[in-house]
Amino acid sequence: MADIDSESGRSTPRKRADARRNEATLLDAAASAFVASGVDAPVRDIAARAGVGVGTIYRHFPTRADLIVAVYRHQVEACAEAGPTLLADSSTPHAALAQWINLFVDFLVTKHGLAEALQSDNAAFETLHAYFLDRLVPACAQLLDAAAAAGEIRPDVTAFELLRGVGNLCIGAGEPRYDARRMVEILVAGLRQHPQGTGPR
Amino acid sequence: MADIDSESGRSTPRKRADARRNEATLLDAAASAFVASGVDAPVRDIAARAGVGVGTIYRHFPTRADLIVAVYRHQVEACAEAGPTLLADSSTPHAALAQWINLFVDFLVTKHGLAEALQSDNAAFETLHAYFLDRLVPACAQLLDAAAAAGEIRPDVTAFELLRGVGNLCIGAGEPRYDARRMVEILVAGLRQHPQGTGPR
DNA sequence: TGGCAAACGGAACGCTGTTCCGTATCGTTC
DNA sequence: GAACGATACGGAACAGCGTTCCGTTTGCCA
Repeated sequence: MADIDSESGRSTPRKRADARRNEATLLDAAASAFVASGVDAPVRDIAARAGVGVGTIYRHFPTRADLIVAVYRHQVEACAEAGPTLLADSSTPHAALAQWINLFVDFLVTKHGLAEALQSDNAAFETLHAYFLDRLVPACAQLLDAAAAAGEIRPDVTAFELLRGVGNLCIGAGEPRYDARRMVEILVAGLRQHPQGTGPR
Repeated sequence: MADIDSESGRSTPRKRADARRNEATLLDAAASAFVASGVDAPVRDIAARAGVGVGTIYRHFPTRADLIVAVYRHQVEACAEAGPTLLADSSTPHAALAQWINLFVDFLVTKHGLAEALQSDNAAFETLHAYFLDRLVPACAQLLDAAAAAGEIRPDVTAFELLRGVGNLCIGAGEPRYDARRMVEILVAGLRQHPQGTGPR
């Protein structure tokens, strides 16, 4: 853990030049392999694209999850950080929540196989799981809590559950007769609590 | 008449006794392997449980989907046939739809890995896909159409889409913090169209 | 320039699904 | 009941995957 250099680099003696070069090359290769074959692209393919041996991949990214996280880190961060902004700018918390979920869905839907990987119980994806939850659950929870506090949605759904449900609905997006976005829209609509009798005070 | 063979058996010259015995043994073995390791249980495991060679499995069930369909056929049929009954017995079409979906979810949730397999784009599962859709889409469509005709739900969702969405939400059921049944409940709630001029928006 | 730690490459291993063919068994016919 | 052809069986063999491991190369610093 915490051995990401290029930043503080305090006690870490800085990696060798070829190692840093290879890491960058691998990220590019992985990104293009993911686009071409999904996030399950064979390790050998990625290695070949990068012009390195498979051992080099495992040295830099011990599990596939590490590689996926590294490739998509920026986008996940952006999604997480969009939460507070949306909450501040939207007319209602529920609108902010819906917009934020749209961001998340747009991200997932364009990454072939990522939604599947996110729900996989394969041990290789544990880190992926952990990272996504770590970054996105708090963001989602903030929006969810705000909407619940405003009485707009039923209060018994956790951010974890909602993210997982949305992620699940994104599996198979891109197939002809299945519109993941609409399904998520319906799920979010189902969250609403219609004020009748016991309304927000 | 006097059709000893349980199959249609018209031009088919009836299989050898050992073949029929092995097929039954394999179904049992597969069923128990599926319970123990999910529907992805290794072919060799199933063969070992049945006490046969792997070749025998492939002769009887050319693809994994064929085996899965054979194991769960009865339950899928029961689910499909429950549709009209529920529609006749329930107070509203939407109630019938909700109950029917509950049946489907109960079925899926208790089959380790089945929901995942159903959404897999792996060619080996194409038959599985086809069978489930063939049996369940019409049943679902009947309920969906009735509810739509009654104005209870939004009319722009297809049975295919709904089934797929529900199936997706069942992925990962059984994990500690994710309640697939509740997510499906929310999705079904989101289907409702509230008769008061301005729907949820 | 010498030396060594870091990094590399890819052969090798284990676990999958899948195919293939020599062998065994069944059912029929004489 | 013996013989024979068709059917079915078993498991070795192959291919594709992830993962490990170690002999070799390379960058860095003294």
